[in-house]
Amino acid sequence: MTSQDVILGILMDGNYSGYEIKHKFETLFSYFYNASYGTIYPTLSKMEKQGLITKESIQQESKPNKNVYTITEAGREAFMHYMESDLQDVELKSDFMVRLFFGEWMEPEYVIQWLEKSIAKEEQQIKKLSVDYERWKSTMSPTQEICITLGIAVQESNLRILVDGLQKLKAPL
Amino acid sequence: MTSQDVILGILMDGNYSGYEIKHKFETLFSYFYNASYGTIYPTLSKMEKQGLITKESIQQESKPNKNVYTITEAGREAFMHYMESDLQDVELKSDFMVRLFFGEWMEPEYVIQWLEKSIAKEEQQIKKLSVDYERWKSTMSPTQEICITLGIAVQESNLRILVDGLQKLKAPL
DNA sequence: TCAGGCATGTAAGTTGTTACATGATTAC
DNA sequence: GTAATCATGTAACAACTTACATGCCTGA
Repeated sequence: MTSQDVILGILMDGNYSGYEIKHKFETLFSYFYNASYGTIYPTLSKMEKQGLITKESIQQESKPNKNVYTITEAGREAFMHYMESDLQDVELKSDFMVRLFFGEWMEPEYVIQWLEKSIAKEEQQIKKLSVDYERWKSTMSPTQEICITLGIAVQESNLRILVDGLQKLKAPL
Repeated sequence: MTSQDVILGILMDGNYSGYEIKHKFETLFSYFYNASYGTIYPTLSKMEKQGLITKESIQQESKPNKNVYTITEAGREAFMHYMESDLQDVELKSDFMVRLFFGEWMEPEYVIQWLEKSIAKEEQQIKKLSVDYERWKSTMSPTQEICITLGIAVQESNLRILVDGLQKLKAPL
């Protein structure tokens, strides 16, 4: 799975600009995928050259013009090819867990601070995902709804585990 | 957080070879970090040149020689510098969640298959982590134990959520 | 007037993976 | 005999991030 596969998927049910794709990454996808503009724009150019998508420049009033991309038949085929390929493992790198693992070298206040920050982050993410869910619920496919509710459930359980962990850490102090 | 930071952390409480470091990544670290030999060996060379670690060649009977690395004072400083830097966000890319999000374009059997595979993977990971935990428990620092128990708790709750999700998906069939 | 949203793009650099190359030993 | 474990390393390539560059419009 590369950014190209995800972009193809997004263009499967509508035409979007690079800016709008980035917005999707930051809201609905935030829990399981992300890519920067430095990936999105060059990838869109490459995909256009390969004939997977076509570009249309849209004039807007009181806003900059935008390039809206439409998936082609070749693009749909490439997307289906990805969807039929073998499922890849999750890629996860958690700075928090790495630091916790090496926590013995630091004062306990550091460890507590890392936990508190992770908890705050998780709470913020849950709020954001819930708001996004309410906002787009009506236009989402059943699997998209499952995806978001799964994401919220995972984050809520992560939060509970972190809060428990923090309490246990603070107990002996 | 780069592989260098994690390798420094590993060398903080003992001397290890590249092969042994990879082994740690595949067992205790498997839930929150990983790196290939193609990263580990060049990184160790680079770190030696920078004076963060020193190399010692160990002769072994009926096994190939190994290069065991020891952290230097400069290495310890670099490690502490990392530990005192700002906490970075989790990096997560889930092929499973991406596919689930786009599941509307596939036959339901595919979605069910992805869920089943993810469940199997999760179960296998929990088993592996539990075995590793039992095996190294006695030599682990308190924060290392917290780290592993947190990891197991997160994976067990993820598993429950996936199993629930699968049942709900199968229900209308 | 100034921050934030809208909008696109490039260049340099970082980081990492995969595949290749090698080879002895051990347990089944 | 054959698969797994132990052990190190490189080269080619892939993928992505960060920082830079630009500029208009809107609302507080």
